Amino acid sequence: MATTTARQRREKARQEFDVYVATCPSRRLLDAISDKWVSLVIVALGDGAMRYSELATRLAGVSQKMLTQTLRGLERDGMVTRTVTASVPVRVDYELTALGESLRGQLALMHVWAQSHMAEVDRAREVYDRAAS
Amino acid sequence: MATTTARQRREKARQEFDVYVATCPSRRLLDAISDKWVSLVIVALGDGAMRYSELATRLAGVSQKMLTQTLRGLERDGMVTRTVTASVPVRVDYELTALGESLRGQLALMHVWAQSHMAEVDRAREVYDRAAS
DNA sequence: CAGCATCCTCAAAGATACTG
DNA sequence: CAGTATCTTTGAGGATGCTG
Repeated sequence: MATTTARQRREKARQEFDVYVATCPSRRLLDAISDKWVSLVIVALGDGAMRYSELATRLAGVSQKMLTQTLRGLERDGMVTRTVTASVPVRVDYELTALGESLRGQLALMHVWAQSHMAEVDRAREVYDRAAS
Repeated sequence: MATTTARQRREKARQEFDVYVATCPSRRLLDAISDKWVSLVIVALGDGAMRYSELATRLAGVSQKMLTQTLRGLERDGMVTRTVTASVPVRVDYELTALGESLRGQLALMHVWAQSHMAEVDRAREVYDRAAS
């Protein structure tokens, strides 16, 4: 036996690693904000509470499905509140919580870093791509 | 005529938005670090230069393809240097550049935020999930 | 040892149609 | 207005085999 040893060992390693990764708070933060629309919604809501339709307009190109999915996720994570006004037609407002505001601050920090370093990344890419030709 | 107006308008909006998103430095930073392995490689290399095989061991579960792809991307972006020692067998070392170290600092900031806020996210999720049942 | 080339799978994102 | 339900698509990521 021990035929699939190498493979099994790798699979086990992968599983253990996945567990580690799944519990690591940083990884979970990264997973949370790396969704295509999450950061955009957070930033948009930084200007204040907003209706579903307003968000859909500001995030031009987002599908209803993705917008709803993103908002549900953020609501679940305690980043936004969802307020339904039972008028006709219905009105739903979304607003950042304190936690959401905090995350927005974190995103702002990343923005600062990006502003001052992405140009250097561009330069590196140019050099790299030129050398490849 | 004007049959697909709504659709075309949406498509145009999406394109414009995509352009905006593609040029936004923050978005590009997010895209860069949200790759599954990028942050893990950066953190691992924080302990000093490392060989390809050492990285493969530390990042248990990463496939050769993804590790190579990730390293190439980081090299292209000027985050790591790749040094080939033409011995037999070959030896390849990877090391963070100053830019890479800077990014590592940024990741460390995110780590701090995650450490102090992810517990709150967990609580929010519990409440949300309980209400849903 | 450190990859590259190829094939394949599956999950996430989008399109579309319908509704309280 | 603010969604839900369903179907389809696409491409990132993994498995595998080969090589300088």
